Amino acid sequence: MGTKDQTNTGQHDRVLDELGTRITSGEFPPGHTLRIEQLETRFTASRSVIREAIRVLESMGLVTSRRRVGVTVAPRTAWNLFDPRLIRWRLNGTDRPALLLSLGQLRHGVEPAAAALAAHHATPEQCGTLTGAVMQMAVHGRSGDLHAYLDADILFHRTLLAASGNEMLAALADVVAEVLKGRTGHDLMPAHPEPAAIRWHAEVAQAIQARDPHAAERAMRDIVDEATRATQHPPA
Amino acid sequence: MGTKDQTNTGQHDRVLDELGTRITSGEFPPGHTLRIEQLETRFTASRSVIREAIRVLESMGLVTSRRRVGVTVAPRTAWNLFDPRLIRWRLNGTDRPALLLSLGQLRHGVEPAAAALAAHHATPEQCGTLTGAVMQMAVHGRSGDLHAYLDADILFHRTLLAASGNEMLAALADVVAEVLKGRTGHDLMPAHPEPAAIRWHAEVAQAIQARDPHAAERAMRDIVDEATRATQHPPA
DNA sequence: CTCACCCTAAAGGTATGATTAATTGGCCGT
DNA sequence: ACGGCCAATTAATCATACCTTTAGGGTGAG
Repeated sequence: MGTKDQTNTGQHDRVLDELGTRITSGEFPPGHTLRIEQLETRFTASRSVIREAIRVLESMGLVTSRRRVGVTVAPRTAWNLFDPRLIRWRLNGTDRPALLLSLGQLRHGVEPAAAALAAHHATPEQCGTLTGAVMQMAVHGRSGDLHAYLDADILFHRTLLAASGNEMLAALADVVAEVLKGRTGHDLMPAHPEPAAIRWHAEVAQAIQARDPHAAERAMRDIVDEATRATQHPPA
Repeated sequence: MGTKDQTNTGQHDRVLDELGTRITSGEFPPGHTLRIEQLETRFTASRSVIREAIRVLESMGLVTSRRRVGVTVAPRTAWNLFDPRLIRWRLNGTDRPALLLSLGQLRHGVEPAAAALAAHHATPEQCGTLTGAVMQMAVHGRSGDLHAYLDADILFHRTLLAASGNEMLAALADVVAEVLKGRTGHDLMPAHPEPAAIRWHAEVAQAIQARDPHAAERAMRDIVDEATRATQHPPA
């Protein structure tokens, strides 16, 4: 004891965030080994707290813990890159551009497939949400309100992934949302969004309502490809 | 040695596996709350062990822990479905068919895209590994050694995903491997694998070596579609 | 009768002592 | 002189005692 905590609840989360950030940023490179006693003093926390954080990092594949050796930072190939916490740490770090490219290519594969499935499984409510989101995008795209545009864009993609009826695809909604947010937040968007993008969104919504999987898939592919292209070649 | 060592020396992993299985199987349904003291006696383990397991489950989104109330099982929408451990638990549970369908649809989107990227980025070593894996599949497919066939199949897909040059796609290798293992381990494979599957694998390897993204993508799509179809209509 | 405040105990969170396993280095046998 | 085996050391792992928070009921004033 002795040290007064400035944060009442969340010793564990504090240490976990700190460690995760240090590791993903490269301050603790793969192969480097840490001793838990050293971490106790570094973060002024007890072994329980450190150990629980280490256990979580281990479950993410970030580190491996071996007796008599210490906690070793694992090679990047062992990392569980789909963990939302890990994605957040990396989006705040230096390899943000590379990560956005990787996520764009992932979307290229996933979202058209989800659109095709949604053409089969979407409920009337979901169709309504999709068309509503497109209208919001059109309105705020013309007025230049990028924040409202972003919200509608996120709603559109989240609804579409949920409408696929596939829980794994639906689970990717948070990842896609992070990508969209990252694009707007780092000035990778023009002052007025590409009119073609809005048109493609409308095409997807229409195709899904018309139960046309092929058209939905193709239009969605156009959306994602344009988005990835725009991310790689910023307008500014 | 087919499956990864699950019997690692450690109380922690045992408790984690037990709890994860119970939760995913529905024995502890969402909304149900557990007390740590109760779990201590149930698993004859100490508080630290239980707590560390709980912390890992919490990081997977399976449970939330609140003071004075206990550990509450989270709704399924909060679960981090891409965690390999969670996938393994669910593949051993009752909703295995539905999960295999979801994963098949995911592969349908992801693996063809990875094949197309691999046609651009694959190194000569990776091309060699791919063709080698195909040869192993042909040999063991004819001899009926399903275990060796499985290893070669996993190696093929893992190498292809790595060759895409995209870390997110490469990270899905464990997921795909779990699907393939699950298929063989639960007698969803015929005694001799589909000859067409082996031919398509060979086509993918050839197309990648020839730097033909479109052909690679199409052949890979054939592979995944056949695999999903086969898992939905078991031969037995 | 209702509401607000406080007070208690129940349960998770934290800190530290005890245990076990694995690496290192020295010693003995060949 | 070289290689394998044993023990001493070290750091993770396990166990337990203590602290902090908060749900939920009880009490008193309005």
